[in-house]
Amino acid sequence: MNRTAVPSCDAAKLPRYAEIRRELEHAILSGRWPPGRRVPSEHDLVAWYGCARMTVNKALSELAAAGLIVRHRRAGSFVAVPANDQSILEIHDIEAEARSDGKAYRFELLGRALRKATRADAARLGVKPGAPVLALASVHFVDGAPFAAEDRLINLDAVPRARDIDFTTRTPGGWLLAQIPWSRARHRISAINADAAMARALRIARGAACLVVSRETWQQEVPITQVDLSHSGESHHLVAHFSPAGRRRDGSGKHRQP
Amino acid sequence: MNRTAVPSCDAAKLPRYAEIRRELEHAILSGRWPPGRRVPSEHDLVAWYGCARMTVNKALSELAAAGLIVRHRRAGSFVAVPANDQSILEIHDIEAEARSDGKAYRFELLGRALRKATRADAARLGVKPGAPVLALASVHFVDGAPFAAEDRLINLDAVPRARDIDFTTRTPGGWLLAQIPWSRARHRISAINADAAMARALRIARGAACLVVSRETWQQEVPITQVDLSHSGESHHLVAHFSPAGRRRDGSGKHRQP
DNA sequence: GAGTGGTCTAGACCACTGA
DNA sequence: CAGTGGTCTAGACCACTCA
Repeated sequence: MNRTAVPSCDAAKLPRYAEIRRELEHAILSGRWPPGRRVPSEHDLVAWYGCARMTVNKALSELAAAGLIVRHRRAGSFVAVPANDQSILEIHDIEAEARSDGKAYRFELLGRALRKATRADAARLGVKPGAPVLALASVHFVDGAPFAAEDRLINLDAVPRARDIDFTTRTPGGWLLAQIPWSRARHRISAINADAAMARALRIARGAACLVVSRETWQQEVPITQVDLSHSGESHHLVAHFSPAGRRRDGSGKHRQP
Repeated sequence: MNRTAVPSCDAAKLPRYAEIRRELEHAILSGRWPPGRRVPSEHDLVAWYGCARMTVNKALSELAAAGLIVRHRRAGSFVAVPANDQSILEIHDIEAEARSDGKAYRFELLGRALRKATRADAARLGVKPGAPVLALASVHFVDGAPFAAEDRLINLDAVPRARDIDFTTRTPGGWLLAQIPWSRARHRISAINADAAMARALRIARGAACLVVSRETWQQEVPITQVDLSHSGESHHLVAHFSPAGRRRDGSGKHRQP
């Protein structure tokens, strides 16, 4: 009926279902609908948008496929609790993995600095030099042994509350994850030889191979945090499963047909 | 109408669209429908399966989302050409990346062995000891400098043609990719200190940190190949982009709602 | 022009499960 | 029981593009 209805905001050429998906997505990623919050039922959305149920179903199905919501018959749809950060890549999630294996987990904050972003900070985090950042250095221990060294920057313009959090009791990663739903992350994985400081922190030999996972996280194009996690190479590896083509990524639309 | 129609083979409880998707998927992954081959139109499939167009549309849409087919109005649907192996993880694809950067690429086969799988081979590749395997060792050069050392096993029961291929002119990865559409891959990423042989192959110092990407590839649960790619740590890193939850993976259905 | 996919409709039945 | 999502139907109009 309302083919020409005004689409609430941006006059897009999006199909109806994509428009609906975008609006819900925004409500979720902006934090307006927190994890666990109930999403309106298909029936409600049909009434709200004035379209057929299959249309809202397609929008909701895509959100479910993207992992933003979970759906259950009779119970309804709910904003998903953010997946555990590292498990996305099926990277060993330090704390959760350790605890689920019945191992002891401990976290030690080595340093905390509140500062205006240096040029190096700005490059790492993707903010402008001078922007307020929180720098944290810490070590994760599993069963008493150092497991990973963490070096993190947090964009305080995006997460001002972080300024007042006591990160000696909560891991920055865990806190951020619970606070900020992220919409995009980039991992860079590399190998380095441990320098003196890292060797000391991880209690390994100088020069031992370390696996470094650098992660930048964004919420709607705003940088949230950047973290370097360095693991002793011999005690750690990352695992990832894939199917052909996976998700289409931004710059990789390489489809062709003859 | 034919709610009870016989589903061609396995008496599954799958919904109709999933059944259709599975059949098409099998035709593609088995190689029966080679890349570029035209997929029957929605109209044809509606006639064939005797269901509504939306149902086959859902099956085809999922295949397109999974990257197995590409679809174009008027032109029809086609089996996708297999995506470039490594670009899946946005790993630097050695040859393609080098060439697209205008750099020289060269490949050198160091060793080739046809043998019955040893116990170690069997564990690496996931076949039974004694199964025929082809072992290949090689080095990839970019701009004249060694870029990665490759150590590969190929399951000859799955890819008998590999026995007769001259891998001094074609890279095993490139050949396999063109031959065998894969349905699943697992990457293991770790860091090691270069041993003497690797230091020699990559022309780096003994003990230098190396990034090792181990990849196992399956076609419908049949192991195809296993490869260890070792890169000099300082010259290489992997990059991966993610959105929340990404694709649901086999063992990671950790969704919960309150 | 005609065939294709992209989207949408206005219904329908069913399975599941919380109240 | 009643509400929810999962699936399906039998149509429809449109945009695109090849012949």
